[in-house]
Amino acid sequence: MTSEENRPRRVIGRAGSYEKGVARRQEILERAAEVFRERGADGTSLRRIAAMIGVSHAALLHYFDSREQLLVAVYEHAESQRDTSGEVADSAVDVLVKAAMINIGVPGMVELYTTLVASALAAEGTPSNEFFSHRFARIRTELTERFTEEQAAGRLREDVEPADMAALLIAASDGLQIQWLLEPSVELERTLETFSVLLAPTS
Amino acid sequence: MTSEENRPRRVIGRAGSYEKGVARRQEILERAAEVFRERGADGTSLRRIAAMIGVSHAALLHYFDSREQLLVAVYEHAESQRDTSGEVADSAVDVLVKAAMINIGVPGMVELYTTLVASALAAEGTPSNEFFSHRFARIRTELTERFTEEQAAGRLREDVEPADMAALLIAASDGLQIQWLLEPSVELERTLETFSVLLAPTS
DNA sequence: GTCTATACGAAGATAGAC
DNA sequence: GTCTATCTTCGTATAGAC
Repeated sequence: MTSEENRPRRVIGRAGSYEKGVARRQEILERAAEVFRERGADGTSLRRIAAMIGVSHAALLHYFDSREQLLVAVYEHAESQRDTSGEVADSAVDVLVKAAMINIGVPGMVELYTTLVASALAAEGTPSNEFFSHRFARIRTELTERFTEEQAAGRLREDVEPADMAALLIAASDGLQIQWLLEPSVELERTLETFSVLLAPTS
Repeated sequence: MTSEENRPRRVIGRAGSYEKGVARRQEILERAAEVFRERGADGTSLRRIAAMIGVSHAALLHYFDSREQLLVAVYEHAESQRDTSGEVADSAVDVLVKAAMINIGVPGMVELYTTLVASALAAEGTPSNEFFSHRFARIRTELTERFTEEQAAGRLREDVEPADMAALLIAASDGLQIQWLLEPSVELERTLETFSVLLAPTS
């Protein structure tokens, strides 16, 4: 639920190096994202997405091996779009807070995320498993580096492990978004920001 | 993913006040839980569970209104069993750490939990939505009370909101269990316990 | 109350024609 | 590259036996 980098993208699904295929692929991802925004990840079948684009559901499977792969691609695409790729000046906590606030503003995003994480837990080697294993690992690494720097700069307390705090912060952000969706009285932003207080150096 | 109380249980699904029905209902829940342990929440259709018990899949719908309701009941049943209902002496953090460690030891449990949370996000009024909304609210309340007590006793720093910390701790526990399943090198226990350090009074 | 049999519609996936 | 047709499995609903 956080940042994506702007290096050459690893494409999920068939390459589709030809112009029409590439354009079609983009269109599918964007129309599919629309369907999710309006109807959630549940009522969103291949057939429904296909109907909304005006093709048969089999056509979608020409670009993606399976429904799951399409869902992962949609999530990745949506995430990569809405992300100014993290002002370097911000603290680790601030980066996550901003990402979370944007995230809960997009209807269906947390639901899609949670759905895919659930299927990632089901079996190894599946598209969602591969994607989220790598995603978690990458974000943990990024945050660990930030925390390590902050510790060196005296902006983070010394008695915690940067790697542990990275995993903890991601977990807290993910979990709080879910709780907020189920009960908006949960103070997502304030709570996440409290993390800064907890992590402040013990002077 | 935490504690359940031992008050008279609210039964999900039909009451089944007759002896045979009650026993059957129990058997269904336990056999269904087995299927989840072995095959995960994905390949687990009503028909498969029914076949494993030796009944028709329609029979399951005599006890539960829908597949989703059955899943919720299975989760609730499994959770209520493995839970000595939280040594009162423990700190709030310790309670969650213990629950989390037990949880990740049961195959399929986190997957079932995450699957149901995902469907809880999909629509209001569904069985999973009702269950998890109440569950989160209940656990937050329990933890908030504990934190408030700890603050009064001088065992918790003063500059945080007990209610915020309750939501944060639950979120961290849920999220870390997921990350641990995808990457066991994530130090679930140590990381969660670090929370105690973060929350210690600023002396 | 408990359960089987059966039917329906929707879903993901595949094969093969164009 | 896209379609139609088809297969299998699924959740759900109903009718009716015991």
